[in-house]
Amino acid sequence: MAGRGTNELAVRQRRLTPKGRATRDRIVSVAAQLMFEHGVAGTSLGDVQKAAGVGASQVYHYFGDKQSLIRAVIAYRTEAILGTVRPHLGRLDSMEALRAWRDVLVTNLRQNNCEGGCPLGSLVAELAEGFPDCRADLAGGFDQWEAAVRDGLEAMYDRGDLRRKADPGRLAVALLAAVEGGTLLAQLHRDPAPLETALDEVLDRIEDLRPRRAQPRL
Amino acid sequence: MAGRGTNELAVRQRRLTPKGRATRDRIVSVAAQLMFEHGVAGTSLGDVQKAAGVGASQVYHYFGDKQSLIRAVIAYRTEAILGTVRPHLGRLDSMEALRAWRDVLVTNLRQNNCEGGCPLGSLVAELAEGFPDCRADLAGGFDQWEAAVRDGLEAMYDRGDLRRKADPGRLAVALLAAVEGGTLLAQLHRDPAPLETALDEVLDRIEDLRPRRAQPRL
DNA sequence: ACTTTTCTGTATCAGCTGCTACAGTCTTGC
DNA sequence: GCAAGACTGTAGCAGCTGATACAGAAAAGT
Repeated sequence: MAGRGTNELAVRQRRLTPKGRATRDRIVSVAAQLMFEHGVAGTSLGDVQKAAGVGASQVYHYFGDKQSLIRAVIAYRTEAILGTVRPHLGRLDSMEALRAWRDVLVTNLRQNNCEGGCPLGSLVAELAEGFPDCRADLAGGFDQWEAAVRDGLEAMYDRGDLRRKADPGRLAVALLAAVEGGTLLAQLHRDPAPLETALDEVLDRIEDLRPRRAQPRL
Repeated sequence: MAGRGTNELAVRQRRLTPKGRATRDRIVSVAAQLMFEHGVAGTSLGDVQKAAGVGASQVYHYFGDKQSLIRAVIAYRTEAILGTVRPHLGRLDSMEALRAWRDVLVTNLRQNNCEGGCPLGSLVAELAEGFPDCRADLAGGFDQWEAAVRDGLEAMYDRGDLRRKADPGRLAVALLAAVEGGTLLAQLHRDPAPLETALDEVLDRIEDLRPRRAQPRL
């Protein structure tokens, strides 16, 4: 949609041999991991080549540019995030599902020893200025993420689990902000507590927005 | 306190001539601005030298290292943030003060066209991995920021403006997370709305935590 | 006055970065 | 089978980066 600057020729291969696709995927996966661990700026293409066991020519065969590789990593991370939020927990259309989602986020962060922060969010601060195309990609990814969360809240709203004055769209934004801000603080302090707190406070607010007369449960 | 790794010799000058201090301050200020606009990785020492109108030797005279300069920038940004939150608005010990603070944050962001994000928070994602000393500095800065916010909320709590079940410490963390997460989303979308929404939702929650019978005002 | 220290300008370096050229090998399609 | 094209290995380059060396100018201390 918005300005795909780099040469489409090198990025959109005519055909991809199974072997070729495997190599391409390996490069993206390795690059994503390295950029998560050491940041984008801290990851050189040489590092990627070494870790993926490929030569320089391969990287430039599948991605014409370093920016193209970064954008592939963004797409990779976006897909992973959406895969976590969408089918894994069903839809986020109940307090139980929201709390379970919270636990997944906290557990993921803890498994990484609170290093690296949010796989998608940490890219924003590093790429938003100076990489406009990447910023657009990231914005698209976050839009989808936000939409997935909003869908669940709207389902709750339509079902009558939220008061009329509640605004699912605004709550979704607040929830996403809590995820990103909480993760940033957790990464900073190497302690998942800030993420837990930030999420719980927003979730408590959502819970307080349930109708006064509790819904009868099945 | 925690491991000041770099050589103290070059950082802590014996004495600083007025002229020297002016030059040093100019380097820090210019570096902070450039790093805010283009990111830390996107700001070379050559850029700083050119923009500050100094030679290479000056930078290494006042800062032995690029990391030392970065840490000076962190201290500079921390002081600026605390200066904004502490005396400028009095203390954040009322809903009015909190709402006014919200407006200041939004206005600041809008004045930058939502570019650069949070002057302190954007450094976290870029420096947390690979620059442990910088991460420690940033953690200290955020601790002070959090403490300032918590102080205001505790004052409200002690005054009876918040219910017993409210936890000022947790609310302060949630508020800070909303600032950082909201700013990140605003930077991403080049639109201050996410920050407004994230902050308002948390502030609404705080407002809902006031005692049921409204306090009489002076 | 004059020694010491701080401050500044210029030149330069070694190392890494992204990127390219080119030749060679493996697969595919027919 | 056999071209065409996809895939891979090696070598190397131009540009920038952080960092250093060194000598001269300015100021401070006494």
